Amino acid sequence: MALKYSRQREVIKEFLKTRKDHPTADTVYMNVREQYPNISLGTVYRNLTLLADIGEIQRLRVGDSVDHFDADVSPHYHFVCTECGSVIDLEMDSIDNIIATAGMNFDGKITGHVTYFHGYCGNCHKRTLS
Amino acid sequence: MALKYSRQREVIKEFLKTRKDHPTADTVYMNVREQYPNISLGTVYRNLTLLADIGEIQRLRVGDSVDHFDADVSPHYHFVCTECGSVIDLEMDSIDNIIATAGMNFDGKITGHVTYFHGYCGNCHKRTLS
DNA sequence: ATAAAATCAGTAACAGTTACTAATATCAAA
DNA sequence: TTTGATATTAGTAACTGTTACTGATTTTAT
Repeated sequence: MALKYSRQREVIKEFLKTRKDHPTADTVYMNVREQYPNISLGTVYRNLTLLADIGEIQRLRVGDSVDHFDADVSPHYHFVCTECGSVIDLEMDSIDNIIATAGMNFDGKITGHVTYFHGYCGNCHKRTLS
Repeated sequence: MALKYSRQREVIKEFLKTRKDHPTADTVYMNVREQYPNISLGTVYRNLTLLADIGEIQRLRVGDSVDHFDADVSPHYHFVCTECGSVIDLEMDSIDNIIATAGMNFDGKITGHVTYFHGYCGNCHKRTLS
């Protein structure tokens, strides 16, 4: 199962790099199709999964029952707007120390955590004030 | 849309109270069916959603693409075992202060966060050591 | 060039969940 | 205590996001 080059995989990865809004598989499909009209949705799913497995992209699960994908694999946190559903990068200090807090009274081994924040994004916040 | 009593809803809620392992809708269905043989899976889903909406139970999304449900609506955190998939309550201090950390450089309004931890549960940890 | 194997497009299947329907249960008011 | 409006139900069909299967096509080492 050595990896072979695939134009489709490359296009998918390149597209993801141009986006900071963490698109879903379907969004990737619709956009990539403009450059590559007869790509298959299955190919998009397969390659997103593969890329995530080898660590070149990140799969995001933010509770809306759709997977989002992120070309930025550096550790960072996300915000999800409860109004418009947009997923936004947060610039914040690491909170990895919460793992220690969580492990205090736990008899297993905690290796990581998933955290995302929610509320009103900048736009929706402004809108609800007016 | 005033709420009317429903035996089925009551049974579902009571069953959930007896469990600390955060069962899925399907698990609820299979168990409740023993006391209430011809309850419908749709009824289970509808009532779990309703109970969650009115705040009597909690819907848990821990990244395994299946919803879990918890009769304990007090704020607390969960651990998910990457080996066996079990979902376990954590006894730990509040980490709500991370909201302030997250809001430092954010122009919207953060109202809450979702956090769960993962790793090896007590049993699986022991097993991997031997 | 060849050939083994990874990848593909297209499509069917799958899992979890939600929506629809006609029948039934609840419950306030007569 | 009947009535009647309406919430709820069982059963099932439909929907959504995702994965698996197929035979055809690409890639790539030899």
